[in-house]
Amino acid sequence: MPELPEVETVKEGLKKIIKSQPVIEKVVVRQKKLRTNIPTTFSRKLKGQALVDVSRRAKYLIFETSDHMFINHLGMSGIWRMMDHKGEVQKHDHCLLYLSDGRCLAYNDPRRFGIMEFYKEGEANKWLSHLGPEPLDVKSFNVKYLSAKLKTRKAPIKAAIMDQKVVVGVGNIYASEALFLAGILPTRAANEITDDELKALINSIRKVLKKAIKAGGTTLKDFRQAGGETGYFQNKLYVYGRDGALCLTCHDKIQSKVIAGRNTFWCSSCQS
DNA sequence: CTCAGATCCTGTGCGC
DNA sequence: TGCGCACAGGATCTGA
Repeated sequence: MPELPEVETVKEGLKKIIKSQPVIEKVVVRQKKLRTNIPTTFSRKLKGQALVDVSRRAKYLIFETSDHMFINHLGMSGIWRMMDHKGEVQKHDHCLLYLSDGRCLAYNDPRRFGIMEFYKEGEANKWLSHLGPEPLDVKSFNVKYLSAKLKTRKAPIKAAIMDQKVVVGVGNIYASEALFLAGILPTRAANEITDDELKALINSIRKVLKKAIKAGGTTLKDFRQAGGETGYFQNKLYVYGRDGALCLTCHDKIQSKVIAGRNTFWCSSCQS
């Protein structure tokens, strides 16, 4: 479900919700089996802690409390829902944080591909250690870096930009969209893309991610902001999910094909 | 190192 | 309406 713009949107929503730094009065773990188990100490350690801040790295949310930090990945179907203490617990609400201001944050994740684990700042972390640069960071994500990284990659460029070791945050929707904007066919070998094309690709990735953040993310089905709102970038997609429909730029027919296990969309006239 | 495919899960939508 | 199957915003692991 969530790529960088969606996680960024959730983070901003959560930041507003916890601005007063409420204390976590009670933690309820209803289903600990996610992609990895929620630690057995989760409730005990977080009880009584003030919820100080939420930040984002790649597609991970990082929660900071008085004495601890924990990370959360939304997997394919994770959402945070805000309710009050008397709000109805819903199916697939795996973890609930009851706050001192009368509100409650519920982590809901039907497919359970999400992650909820403690994190220690400065220590090597299984999930965060091997991540590539943030796409919006101009300093680390540039042509020089990317061409060196892709030099030995024969896999399709689309698969390469979805590899979180190459660059983080780009998932299946925005990979297709960015390649369309850059005019590059998703099937081309990553190591055969010229530096000029990589420059266009980098710019396109930034452009589409920024626009999607402004639009509050893309809601195809599940995605919700922390306040329950849908995103609306789905109305601005050029190619994703539009196979058989007409290209909005040239009116040629949008193509699709599975690349590296994921459905991929492009326009054969606009991309080469 | 690189890469394709299987894998973890539930829900939905489609064809029959 | 019901059933089975394919597929879905991710990312890791396996084996070639």
